[in-house]
Amino acid sequence: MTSVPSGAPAPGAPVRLLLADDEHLIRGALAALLGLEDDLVVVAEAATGPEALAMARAHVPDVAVLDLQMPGADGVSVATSLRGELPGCQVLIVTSHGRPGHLKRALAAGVRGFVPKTVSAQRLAEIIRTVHAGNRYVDPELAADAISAGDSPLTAREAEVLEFAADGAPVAEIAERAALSPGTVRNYLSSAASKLGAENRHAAVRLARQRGWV
Amino acid sequence: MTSVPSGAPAPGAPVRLLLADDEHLIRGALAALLGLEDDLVVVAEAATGPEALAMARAHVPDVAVLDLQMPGADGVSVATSLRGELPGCQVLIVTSHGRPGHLKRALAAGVRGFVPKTVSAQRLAEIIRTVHAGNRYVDPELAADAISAGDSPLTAREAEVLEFAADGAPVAEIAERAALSPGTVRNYLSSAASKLGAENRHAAVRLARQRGWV
DNA sequence: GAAGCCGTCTGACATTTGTCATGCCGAGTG
DNA sequence: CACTCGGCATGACAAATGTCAGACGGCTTC
Repeated sequence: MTSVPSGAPAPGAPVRLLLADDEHLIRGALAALLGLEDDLVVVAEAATGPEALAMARAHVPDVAVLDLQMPGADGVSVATSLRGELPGCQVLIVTSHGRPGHLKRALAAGVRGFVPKTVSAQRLAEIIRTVHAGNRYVDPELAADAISAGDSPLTAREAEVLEFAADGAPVAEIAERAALSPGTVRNYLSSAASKLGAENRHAAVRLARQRGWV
Repeated sequence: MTSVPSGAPAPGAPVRLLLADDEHLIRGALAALLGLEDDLVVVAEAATGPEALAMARAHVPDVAVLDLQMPGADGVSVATSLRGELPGCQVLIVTSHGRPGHLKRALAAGVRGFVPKTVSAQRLAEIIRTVHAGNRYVDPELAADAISAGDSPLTAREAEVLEFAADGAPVAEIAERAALSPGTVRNYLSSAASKLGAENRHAAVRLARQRGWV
């Protein structure tokens, strides 16, 4: 659907890749498949966020392919760190569950590409070339979701309190953790729920999670 | 750690595999890697539960490698169907999020292998051979989790009501859906929460989900 | 077959939660 | 400056929820 420049890669300079994903099966398989492409070479692999950062520092890849959810630190925070330390390294995020909010945060962190794991390896290779060339690529379906979901209507406090409520804690506990009066907490929860069109705070938490707003 | 019989495969009869996973990236990569093994051949791929079933009927594989979470029908229900229709086909479940309850349900459905996606492709190939030989293989760590989590202490009704409560619906709605009095619903939720050591039903839902009991 | 246990179900009561009216403060606007 | 608007905060009231004691039937156990 999207046009990807299939320009000939510089023969003497293959694109150097960092692969980070906690699922060994996927990471290894991906490394093998991408390695088959003449113009791509996997120079480092990592299974956690911190490991990915360390590997990036050590090997200075051209493109970092990061899973969104990893132990330690997620793809977006790794991308933020990389942005500062290695400006020449482009970041591409790959994810199983594409939530609209994540895409937004990722782009804000300077990520150049965002794709679901439902793409084929062939397609991923093309996208890696696109990103390496300095262009952006965002999966059309995820982009559409993000646009239709829009921005979070929640204020800072509302989001904070909603997050504390995420594990089903009673209001009294939330109030203590947020250093607020119980009444205020109820108010925020109530307003957040009505903004999200939810019946109660628990449904609100579910919706906010779905849209990546917490 | 676990001994896997490395017996020579029958040269003329490679193990015929069905691969089912909704993530194209992983499925394709896996197919490529497993195809490199001399004694394994991927004869069919599927992206959804129903598709996996149809493919299995058409190609009659020796081993079906199924993702636990797929659109349409999950790996366990596919396994149950296969068990009846193709008794000669052994089922191996692969998953990202290993919940204790899932493992138990899978084994009850006649699944012969259960592994997380953190294993290497090499290791997966060995496990496929183990399963094809008629043996079982369960990831030691997942097995330990399952044992420590134990069986669900919830009665049938408690689990049912808890499931209805999963999306944060008010009690009145749950009562209607379950054809019970609101008072009874509250009672079940309360008893389920206390059995799980949760403060309220929402925390109970979280815990039950974590342990794979709903 | 009587006793005891477990799962199912119900209504009454106390607690928690959601809703509302209200006040305070800082930013932007005329 | 005066005004308005939106975010932050609170307490009072009404509704939903959690807790409790108890009734009924099926099952095992002695």
